[in-house]
Amino acid sequence: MDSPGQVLQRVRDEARLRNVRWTNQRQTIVETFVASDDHLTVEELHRRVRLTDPSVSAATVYRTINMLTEIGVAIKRQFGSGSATFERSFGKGHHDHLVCTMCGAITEFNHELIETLQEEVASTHRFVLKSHRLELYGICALCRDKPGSETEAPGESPTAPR
Amino acid sequence: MDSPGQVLQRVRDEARLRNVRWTNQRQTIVETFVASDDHLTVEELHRRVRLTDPSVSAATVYRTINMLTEIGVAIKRQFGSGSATFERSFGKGHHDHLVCTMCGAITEFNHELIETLQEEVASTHRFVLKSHRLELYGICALCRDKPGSETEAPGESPTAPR
DNA sequence: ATGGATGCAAAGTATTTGCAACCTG
DNA sequence: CAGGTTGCAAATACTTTGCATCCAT
Repeated sequence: MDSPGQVLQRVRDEARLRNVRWTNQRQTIVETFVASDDHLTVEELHRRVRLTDPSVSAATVYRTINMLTEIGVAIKRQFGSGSATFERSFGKGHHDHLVCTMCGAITEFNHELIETLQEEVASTHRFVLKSHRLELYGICALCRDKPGSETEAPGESPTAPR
Repeated sequence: MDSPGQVLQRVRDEARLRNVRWTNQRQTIVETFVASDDHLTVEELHRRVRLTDPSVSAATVYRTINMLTEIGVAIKRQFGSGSATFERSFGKGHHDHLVCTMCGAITEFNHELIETLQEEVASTHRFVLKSHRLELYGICALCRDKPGSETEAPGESPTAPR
């Protein structure tokens, strides 16, 4: 559980270790990313980065966010179809997601028992569990009460409910 | 829970209902699909269809499988990154998946309690649950014992294990 | 015959990569 | 100054779509 400042330091240390250079665009991108508190697409991150430095290209944002994912500072998620989103991993424990299919809002949750039961399922099938993906799709509290907006944003056709 | 024959009939009925014509390529694609017992990509389905009719194009396979998904005969899945896969939905109850990241094997499972707990999580967040996606990624029993093959096929970076 | 379906190629997305110019260490 | 990095455009991978032709009804 480290602070944004510590994360920046950690990334710079990783950079030095790997013989990776610390450019202005990397500084801007990493700063922008660690300051963000949501799940962002590369496009959105790129937009925010350009507020500071308009010359940064999308390719560089892709290259940098991929590097952050590799060193464990960012986590890549793919909700429904469409673009991948990235969230910072520091200051957050493991969690799964609730995704609103109307407004796209993402809520994080963690359920100990579900985690345990997943392990159980894996071992029943003599499977060495490495990771998992659990996403609940539905209508969030706000959209449920709002009558108008029938936008039906993300979702693609996950497991149908029973 | 209907037989392949009944499914074919159902699709033809849907077709008539929607003013959709029953072409030779549709006959071939639907027959091939309902006869399949696994999770196939469009590419693989196309390959199998061409064994019967080499003139069928990929575009038509895409159009047809999308139609089957719309009418609920097929279920679209997206494991890890890469191409979507489709599985028949008849003759199968709801289930989630175990995916081997080495050989790509897919095992289906169903866990009542996990389903219930998901409902619980959703209602805790005042969320109307519509669907969910649960995938467990790891090494299957066969690959675990096999020492060589380090292919690390699909997977992209789902929720890290704890 | 007539409007939906097909094959083909072109267009779309989302993301990666080759390359020459550029900048960090 | 050497080699990693950048922006740009081109290349990928997967899927959809426009269009002239074709064919089921």
